[in-house]
Amino acid sequence: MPLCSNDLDWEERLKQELNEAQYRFATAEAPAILGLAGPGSGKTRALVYRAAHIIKCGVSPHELLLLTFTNKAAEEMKERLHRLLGFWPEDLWAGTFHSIGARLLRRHAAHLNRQSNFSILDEDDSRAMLKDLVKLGDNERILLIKRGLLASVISHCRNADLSIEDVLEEFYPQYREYAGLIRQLYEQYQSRKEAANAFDFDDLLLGWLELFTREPSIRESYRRRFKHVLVDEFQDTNLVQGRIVDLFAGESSICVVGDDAQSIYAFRFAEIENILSFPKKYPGCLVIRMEQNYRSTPEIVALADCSISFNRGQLPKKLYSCRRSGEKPWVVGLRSALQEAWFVGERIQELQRSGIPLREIAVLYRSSYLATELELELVRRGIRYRTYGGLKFLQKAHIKDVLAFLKVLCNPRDEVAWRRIVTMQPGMGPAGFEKLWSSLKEAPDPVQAVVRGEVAPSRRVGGWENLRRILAAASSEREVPRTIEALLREGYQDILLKNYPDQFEERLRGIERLAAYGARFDSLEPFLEALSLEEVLFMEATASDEERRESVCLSTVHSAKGKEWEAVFIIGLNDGHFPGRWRDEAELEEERRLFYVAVTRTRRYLFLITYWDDRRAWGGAAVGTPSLFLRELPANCYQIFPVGEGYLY
DNA sequence: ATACGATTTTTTTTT
DNA sequence: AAAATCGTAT
Repeated sequence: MPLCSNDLDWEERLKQELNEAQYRFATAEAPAILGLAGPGSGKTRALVYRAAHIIKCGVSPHELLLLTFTNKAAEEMKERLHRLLGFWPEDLWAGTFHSIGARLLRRHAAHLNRQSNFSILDEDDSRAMLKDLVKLGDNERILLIKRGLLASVISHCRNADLSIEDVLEEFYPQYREYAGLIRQLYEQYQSRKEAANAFDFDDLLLGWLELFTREPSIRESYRRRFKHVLVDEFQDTNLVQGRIVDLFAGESSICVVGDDAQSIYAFRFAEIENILSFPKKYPGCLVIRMEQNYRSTPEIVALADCSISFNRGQLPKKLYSCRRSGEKPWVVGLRSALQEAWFVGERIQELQRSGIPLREIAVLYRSSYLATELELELVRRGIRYRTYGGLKFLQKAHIKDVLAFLKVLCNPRDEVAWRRIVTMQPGMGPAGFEKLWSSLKEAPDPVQAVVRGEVAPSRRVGGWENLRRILAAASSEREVPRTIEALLREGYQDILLKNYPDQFEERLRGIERLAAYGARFDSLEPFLEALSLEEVLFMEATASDEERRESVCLSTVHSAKGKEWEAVFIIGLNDGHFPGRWRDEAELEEERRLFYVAVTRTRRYLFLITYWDDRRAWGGAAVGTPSLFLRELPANCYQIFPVGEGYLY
């Protein structure tokens, strides 16, 4: 039974602009709906139309919850919704699970022993905290463990709902004896975060779940509010996210779309079962398949289909292209990564000459290091490009420094941030900080305590005065850009100059860019939250005019999800690069799905590139093997690019 | 206790 | 090639 709107024009429009499956999807009325959609089938489009339709039927945007994989996707959906509706869906909650979780937790922080100005710890922050805990106790033994492992074990337990013993047993059997120790550290970690008024990424999801489980009245109020919960990219949700969705069942109508063949986030504990068993879990679930591909030529679709068919654990599914035939994908065998760069540069210019604009061209790769030679080549040729994925702007030391100051101002209990801004001062080391922290953490207003000199290190240290001045100046500013200016002026600029004499100018510009972005926020709190949850939006919002110009897209396959281009190059197709190292069949199949995602970004022209002189492998030159994903393909789904002799061999 | 230089290790992918 | 870690001098 379809949802009903009284707007006949709208009904007409739906019928015209959607195919039969999409139309059913957009208008269906059921407690649960699963859209199983192949790449290029317009699933996001169908989801947007559904949201629009629901609103056209008289439901307020306020009563919709739209969960997407990135905040950028959420922005884009809102924009499309705006175009369909003719008005901006003001109160619509749309965002990632993490950002919606953060929003909820800010509102109800007290239930989880936090204040609403809590900090969000990124991965580096939580690792730093854990590392510190290990050092603090008599935990020498655990220092033997490979670093970063502690954090991943804990995260794995929490996201997959496994015990520490289970995770160790299954994934790190060599460390099984440490289970007790790890449990202890985990508990300490939890209480430290509480003391620091901070959540890590996992907490944003688990806290949401806990809030709804422990406080039925809060849960009910949101269940009543959100009449419709819509989730995109459902194949990449993990167990916790799946449970969050479950909590809305019954009261709300739940509608999810996804494609099991595009599940590429197992390393973040994505749970493919979420989508596979969705129909079983929700009685009365309506399953709608969308297998019509509007994006790619039949040749591209054929190659993608063929590749994915080597995955044994994949539900069989056939895509149908409805575009007119094009050229077969090219497989290009070159000598080295350098020539690969040269080749891609050459081709891009040729495509340009044949009328394809730069924005319609993308180069995709498994991991960011594969693009280094290419970047140099593009610069040399003056081809404008932009990179996505593998961004580390916010990871850079100077940016983290500035953010640490802001975090302290926003949440004065943030131990990790305090440690950073104290130990960056000359003369202050870890031991000095520990001493200081014991009194600092007791202070009712730590920032003012420092400014007023109520807390100070036992012996005179030059850097301390510096810190005091910075905090005094920065804490008296209200606007974000002025706060950043103040802390630069009063001392951080000197530190920057001292630490990075060569790159001072460049790093300063980075900080100025950060400050410029701050202008659009009312206060530190939303600014910091936006930064910790969505770096891409920041990068785009602050791109210079130069960068905004039309450009080629260089992207990891992961960040290319959901996008499409007329011409696509997939580079580094060698064993060890793409697929990277894999341990078992399951990991290999995930790599193959990644390849599938990459291929299906293409509308028309596809180049698959491999090389045999592979000196990128660390530890000296090696003979590169063309990717398994190329070797296994039957020769009739591609053509070999004729490589000239002179320069290319 | 800190700073600085020597040595070692490390490479996915992202909220 | 760059960053984390270690060792030694101040």
